[in-house]
Amino acid sequence: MKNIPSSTIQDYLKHIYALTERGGMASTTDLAARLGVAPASVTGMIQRLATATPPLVTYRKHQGVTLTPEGRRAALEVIRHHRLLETYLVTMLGYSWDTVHEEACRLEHVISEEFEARIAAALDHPIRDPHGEPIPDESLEMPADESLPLSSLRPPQKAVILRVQSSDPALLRHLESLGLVPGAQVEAVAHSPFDQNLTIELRQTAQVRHVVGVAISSRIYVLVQE
Amino acid sequence: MKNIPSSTIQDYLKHIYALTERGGMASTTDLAARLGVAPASVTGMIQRLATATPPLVTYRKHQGVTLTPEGRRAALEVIRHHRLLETYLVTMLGYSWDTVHEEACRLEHVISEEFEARIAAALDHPIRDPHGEPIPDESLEMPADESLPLSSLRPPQKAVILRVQSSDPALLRHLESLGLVPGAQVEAVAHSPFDQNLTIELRQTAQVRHVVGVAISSRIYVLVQE
DNA sequence: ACAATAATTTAGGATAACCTAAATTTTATT
DNA sequence: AATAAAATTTAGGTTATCCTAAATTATTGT
Repeated sequence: MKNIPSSTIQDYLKHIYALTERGGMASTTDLAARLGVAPASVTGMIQRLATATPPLVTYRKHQGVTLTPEGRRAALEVIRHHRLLETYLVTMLGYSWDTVHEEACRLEHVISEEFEARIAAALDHPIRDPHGEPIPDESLEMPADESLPLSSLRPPQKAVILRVQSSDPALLRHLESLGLVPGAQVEAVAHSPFDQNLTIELRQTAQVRHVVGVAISSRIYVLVQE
Repeated sequence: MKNIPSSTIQDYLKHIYALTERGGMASTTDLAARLGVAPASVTGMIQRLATATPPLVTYRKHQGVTLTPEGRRAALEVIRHHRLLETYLVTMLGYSWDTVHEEACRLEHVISEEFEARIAAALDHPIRDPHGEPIPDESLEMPADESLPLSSLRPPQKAVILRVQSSDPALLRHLESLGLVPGAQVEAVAHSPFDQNLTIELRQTAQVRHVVGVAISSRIYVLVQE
């Protein structure tokens, strides 16, 4: 019953989860791009996952894939490992938030349930990782997340940054230098309907303004206030 | 130049190091037994390692293998990972000494040099792991070890246990229950030349005596006193 | 309805790491 | 020198994972 999926399969499931998190199906091309393999390889793997026992994905040709309950469980297990590890690396070992992803990606596949439990306890059972991503609890229940993309914020709305969805070290360092990190308070002061640029003003840090494009604003999730 | 060897190769090198640590060569059968594979598989792998660029082992048919300087470096790198990890798991995460081996065996192949450096620093650069095994330093220099097997102790010699060479959880738990752990002071009080049984008396712990066979005494290394 | 895009199939390969059984060769023992 | 033990070779096979190019099919947008 409890076959442990290979690291590669775990990666597939992780990415399918990310692509279907807010509903819908994951497409072959999107998956191929994320995984850095050819679309044909994705089709092949998806067919294996769909015909495995138990099936880990639901697959309809040309429609894309979603996770079955079993696939979802396996995905959440890896995601929990990954996010706990990132949190541990930053909190206990002094890593910076832009360097943890790679390390966590390698460790997530090999740590035991005991290791998971011990670092969770050492961190006092955190519910968000250093990027603000929610961490599923021991029974793989994902904490509620009401956040919306910053790109949907319009003047004069105010919001708090909840999560930053990126594993690119360069982007993360850039965001940090701008002060766009979880917890930061922002207010939309202008929006350009042509290029979708959004001008935001940071609270706290003495009225700093930034103009951000969709490449950035769509990766930052915020909690709109009042 | 710096091809990172696969996990399997790292395991081979680790075991060749252990078998040749005190001189001599490692035999195909011994390696096969340690690795849990068929002798034919070992022959095949050894030939690959010997003809790799750079060669990782020196191999003469029917004579066995030793490590080349490059192979030794690679072996010590994994061993440093393994022993630092064991130390970290016990000291920082509350693992018991009999459960760390398995976890360290999986992690040792995937941690980065940064991770290695950070846990080494967090532990204040330890030179022995929880079993007393020496940990190579950052430049892979192995600390000197003057220890001798407990099996060579004869009445009325006294000694301190330095290292316990075993990864078997059951044996480790047994030794712990007997008080035969690194730091314990022992005195040989009798030796049977027929079955090689050794009777030892533990200091400190109020005169406890144990009779140990070679299976145990050859795995415990001590520093003989006066 | 048609073209463009996306997805799939087909067919062939590659790599790393193992396995087996049987035959052979080398080395060590008596 | 003969035998036993250890090691090697040979000749097959497996599994998991990935790749390519070319042809085909399905879906979507206009």
